[in-house]
Amino acid sequence: MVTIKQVSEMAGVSSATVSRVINNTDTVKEKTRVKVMDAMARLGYRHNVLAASLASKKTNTIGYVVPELHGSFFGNMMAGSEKVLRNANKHMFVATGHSDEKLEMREIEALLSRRCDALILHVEAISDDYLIHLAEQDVPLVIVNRYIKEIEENCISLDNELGGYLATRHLIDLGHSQIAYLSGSLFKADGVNRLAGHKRALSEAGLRFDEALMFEGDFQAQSGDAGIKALAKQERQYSAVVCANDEMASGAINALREQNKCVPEDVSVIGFDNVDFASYLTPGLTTIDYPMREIGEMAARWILNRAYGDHKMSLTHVLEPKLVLRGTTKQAAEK
Amino acid sequence: MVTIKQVSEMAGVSSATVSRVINNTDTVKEKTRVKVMDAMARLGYRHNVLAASLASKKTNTIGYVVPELHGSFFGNMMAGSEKVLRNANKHMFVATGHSDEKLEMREIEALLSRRCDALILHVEAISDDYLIHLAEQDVPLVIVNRYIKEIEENCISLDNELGGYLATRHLIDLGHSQIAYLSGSLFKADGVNRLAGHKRALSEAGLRFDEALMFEGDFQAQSGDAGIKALAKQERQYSAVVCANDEMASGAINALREQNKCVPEDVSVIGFDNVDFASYLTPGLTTIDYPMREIGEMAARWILNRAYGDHKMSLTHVLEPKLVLRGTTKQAAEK
DNA sequence: AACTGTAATGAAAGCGCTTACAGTTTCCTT
DNA sequence: AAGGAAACTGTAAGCGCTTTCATTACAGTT
Repeated sequence: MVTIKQVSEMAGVSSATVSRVINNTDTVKEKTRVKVMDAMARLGYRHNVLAASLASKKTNTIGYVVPELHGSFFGNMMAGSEKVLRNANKHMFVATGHSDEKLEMREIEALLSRRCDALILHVEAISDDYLIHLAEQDVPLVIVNRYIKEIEENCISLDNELGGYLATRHLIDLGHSQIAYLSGSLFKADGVNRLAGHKRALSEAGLRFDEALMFEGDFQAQSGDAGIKALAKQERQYSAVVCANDEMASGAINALREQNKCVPEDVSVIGFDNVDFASYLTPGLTTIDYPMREIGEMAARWILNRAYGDHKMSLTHVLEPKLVLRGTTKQAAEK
Repeated sequence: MVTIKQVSEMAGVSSATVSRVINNTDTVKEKTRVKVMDAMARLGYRHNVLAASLASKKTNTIGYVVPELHGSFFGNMMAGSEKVLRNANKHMFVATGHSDEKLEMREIEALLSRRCDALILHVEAISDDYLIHLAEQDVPLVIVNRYIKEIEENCISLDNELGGYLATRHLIDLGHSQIAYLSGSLFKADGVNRLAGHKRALSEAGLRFDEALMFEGDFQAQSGDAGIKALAKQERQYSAVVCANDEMASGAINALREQNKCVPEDVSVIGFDNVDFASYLTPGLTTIDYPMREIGEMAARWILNRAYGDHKMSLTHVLEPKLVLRGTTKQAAEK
C-alpha cells in the first residue's frame, strides 16, 4: 500500500505538504502541488481515510439506523438524506435495528465506536429516556419519525394527527357522514395520533365518533381485510372508510370487492402514507402523503447544521402531511 | 474520550492486555479479565474501531454500491446481505452510484479509501473492463445482477433468459399462441436476455416470433401503457402479453382496461421481477420472481468465503427465476 | 530444589495520517 | 536596499489501537 511518505519522497517534499495538497488546506505553491499530484498518480496513491480520520478526529460519516432495509419506506428516507449528504461530501454508514431494543442499542453503540460524526436514528423499541440521555452526549443525533418532547430540537417527525384529520376531513367534504375507521396498532404513537385526527375532524363537523365503526388492526394488509369483515358483521352502515395506512387500505378494498361493493362508487376508501404501490392500484389510491424523502433530507440538513456548522439551512421539525387525490374516494350518494 | 491507556492504568495492567480482553484474542487470566472489564465499565470506555482498524488493517466493513436507495428493489437485496453479514459481525458502508459512470467510480474509490475489506457492487454504467481490472486488485469484490464472463467467479446474477422463457412458456401452456411482448430497453442486458428467453419459448413451441407484436419500452410503467396503445394501432390480434417487468405490466393493464379489455378474461398479462406491489394489484399480478434477497445473501456469503475465509458456505453464481402464479393470466379461450 | 513447558503479561514499534509550531522564502513597501 | 508581512514548507508529536517479541509467573516433573 502506497503511503503519503512514499509520495513525499518521490515528490521531494515533506509528508505534511502532501497532506496539504490532498486536503486542500493551507496554501501550497502551484509548482509543488503539481509535483505531488504527479507522484501520487505515478505511485497509484490512495488516501487512507481511516488514518486521516484517526488523526483529525473527524470521519465525515453519518451513522444511520433504520428498522429495515427492505420495503421502500426507509429507502426513500435514506435517499433523501443521501442526496443532501453527498453534496456535502459526507457518507453514510447504515445499520438496521429490526425494531428490537437490544439490537437498536447495539447498533448505535457500533456506530459510535466507528466514530461517526453524527447519527440519524429511526428506532422503535428504544426508550425515550435512552434517547434523551444519548442526545446529551457529544455526538449530534437526530431522531426521525418520532417526537420526544424533552429533545424536540433533535426530532423530525410528521404531524400524524393532522394527517388523520385531513383524511377524514376530505371524506366529510365529499358529503360522507358515516365513516368507518380501520386503525393501526394503538400501542404505537402513529396509530394513536392518526385516530385522534380522525376524531377531531368528526367532532369539528358535528359528527359523533361511533365505536362500532372503528376497528383496530396492525398496519398490515391482512388487518384491513379483517376490519371490513368485522364491520360487515354488524348492522352499522358506512359509505366511507379511512384506513391507518395504505396496506390496510389495500386489504380493505379487496375485502370490499368480495362483498360486491365497488370502490369508490359504493364505498370511498382513503389510505395513509402514499407508499409506492398506491398509484399502481386501480383505481389509484387516495391517500395522505408521508413525505419520507423530505424527512430524510431534513434530517441530513439538521446534521450539516449541527455537526458541521453549516448554518445556512432552513429546518422544520414537524412536517405536514398532504392529501393525495386519486380514484378511491368519491362524492357521497344523495340521500 | 477514554482510551485503552486509561483503562490499563486503572486496571493496573498494560494496554496490550486491555486490547486482548477487548478482542478476546490470546489468553488472559480470568482475574485480570475481570479487573479490565471493571475498569472499562467504570470509565465508560468505548472501543475506537477506527484506531483498531488502522492498526490491524481490517475494518470488518463491506462497501456496498447500489444505483438507488429508494424503491424496494435494492433494499431487498441489501436486507439479504445485511442478514448474513450481521451474523458474521460485519457491517455495511453503503453508497449510491445513480447509474452514472463517474459517480460509480468515485464511490468505489471512496469505499476503497475507507479500507473496506470487500465490496458488493451493483453498478450499471461502469465498463466491464474497469470491473475486470478491479477484480484483479487486492480487494475482494462481488458484482451482483450482472454477468461478466472473464470474472464470472465474482458475479452473482439471475438467469434472465430463463425468466423470459418461463413467462412465455407459461402463457403457451395456457393455450395462448398470439403473444405480444413489451420489451424493456434493449441496450440493457436484462432487456435483451429476457427477450431472448421469450423467443426461445416461442420457437420451442413451434410459434413464430412476430415483430409486429413486439414493442420496445424502457422498463417504466408509462412505456407499458404506450406499448398497448402502439399494439392497438395495428391489426394484429393477441390474447396474451408478456412484459419485461412489473411496472410495464401495470401500465399495460391500465391501458388494456381503457380499451375495455378485461385482464385476464380477454387478455392475459405476465410481468417480471415480482416487485412488492405485484401482489397488491387486483387481480394479483402473475410474474417471474427476481430473488433479490437471495442474491443479496449470496453476495454476502461470497464475501465471507472470500474475504474472511469462511469456507463452509455453499455458493451459486447464477440464480434461477421462478414463476409466481397470481390472477392476471388465464387459460386461452377456445377457438 | 532445580528444571520445563506453557500460560500470562508487558514493552515498544508501528498503522498512515494531521496539525501545531517553527523556520524559510518570496514579495511588497518605502 | 532594508524591513516586514505573507506565503510556503518542514519537523515532530501525536491520534488510539494491535501485535511481535521478550519476559515473567507458575504448575507440574523429576
